[in-house]
Amino acid sequence: MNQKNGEDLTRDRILDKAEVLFAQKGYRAVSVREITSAAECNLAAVNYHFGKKENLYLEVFRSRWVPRATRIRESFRKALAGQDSLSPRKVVKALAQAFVEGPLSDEERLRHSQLMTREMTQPTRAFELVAQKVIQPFFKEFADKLRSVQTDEVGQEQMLLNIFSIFSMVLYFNFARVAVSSITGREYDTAFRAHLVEQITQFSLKGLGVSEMEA
Amino acid sequence: MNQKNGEDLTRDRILDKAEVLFAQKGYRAVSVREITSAAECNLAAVNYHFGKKENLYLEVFRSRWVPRATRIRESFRKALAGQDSLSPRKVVKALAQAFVEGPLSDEERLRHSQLMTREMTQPTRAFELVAQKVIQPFFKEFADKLRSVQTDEVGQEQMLLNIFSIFSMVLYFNFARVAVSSITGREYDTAFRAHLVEQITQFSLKGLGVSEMEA
DNA sequence: TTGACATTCAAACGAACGTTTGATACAAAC
DNA sequence: GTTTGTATCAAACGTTCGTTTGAATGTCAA
Repeated sequence: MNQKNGEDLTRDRILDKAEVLFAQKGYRAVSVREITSAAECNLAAVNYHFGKKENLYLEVFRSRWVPRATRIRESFRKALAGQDSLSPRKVVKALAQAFVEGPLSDEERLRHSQLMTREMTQPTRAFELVAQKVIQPFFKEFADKLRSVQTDEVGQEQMLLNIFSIFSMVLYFNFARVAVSSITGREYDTAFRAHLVEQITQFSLKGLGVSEMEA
Repeated sequence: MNQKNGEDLTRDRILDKAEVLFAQKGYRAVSVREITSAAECNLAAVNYHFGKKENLYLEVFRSRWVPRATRIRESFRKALAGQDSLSPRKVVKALAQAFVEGPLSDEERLRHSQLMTREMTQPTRAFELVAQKVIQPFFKEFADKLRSVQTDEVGQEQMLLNIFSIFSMVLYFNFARVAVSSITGREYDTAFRAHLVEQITQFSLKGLGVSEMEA
């Protein structure tokens, strides 16, 4: 055993640094030496604690990414729990805020959506984790909330496609930060993020076919 | 010199195979040996024709990706040129169709958006090419077309954000094919793609705030 | 004090990597 | 027929990769 008060374990430092590097560069572009060097530990530590590099990648999702996704989800839930009456606008805005302004720091947000985008473009063994533990339940919760405040009936597949459409914006404005900044000429500061939340909310609301009255 | 009628040059075979592999796995995850083996040529051929691996990656964008982006753009242009009167619906649908049903084969479409997504999440030296030669001009053309048929005035930044919103859906439904299929349970066949085009078109039109009358 | 266990370490392993080299083949040019 | 330039090839280069090894260290129970 090593630590008394749970801090600064080599294992944890490795996980922290590994997540940052995997998000920035991708699995193959990050070497074990780079990780252990950043975590200030011996090269063999990765194999000692995780067996092999691939297991470390998976563990990053299990013990870092999924919990963070849960924090986002709770932020969404909390934003709605504090309301005495719900509306489509409040539900959609809560989603956009949870992802774009939410409980995470700026770097955390970028990291989170980078890792997620990676798994969506070329799924690895971590994908089933992402899909089952995060995407599926969140989509279901969001769909239920939305259905409970929407007046018109929407079929199951239609609802899914709508959520994907909203979700695509949320994801895109996070992971394509460089492109968005480069083309709009705007930094991702507090003001611009608030602007983005408003853009996603309004565009989505109209896209969902919610009239201004019932919004 | 080698070929008489321009075909089957080693250089071209390398470019073709390299693009597929880079799109599937990313730059770092593809080895020169893997490429030359797929292209059925000698290992040294990459360095002979392109100097080094990084130059090959750049050349893939220059001589394969950008031309394909141009074909998509022409497909969009052509769809509108054949009309005697334009409407927001026609403009937006032309965009969605160009990307989701368009002139490309299914594999080409996947490849194209995979490479684009890669450059957006972690830009390399190819990004300026993508941004300047493709994204910027296309955004401008689409914005102009849209403005010419829209009744209400929209500011420059608002217009950009709207286009990003539409664009995010187009991109997402292409590159996140696995996730979308996995969660909706639907294959990307002709019927589903047509469905997606309709989804993107309708959601976007409403998102843009175009009334059903003037659509 | 001893033994068992967990953790860290420097050093090395073989494999895979991008790149270079020098020989070879085969055109067209002189 | 000789020269020149392009293209391909097998082989090797030095480096970096993920992983393994065995010794050293520290901790706690017996």
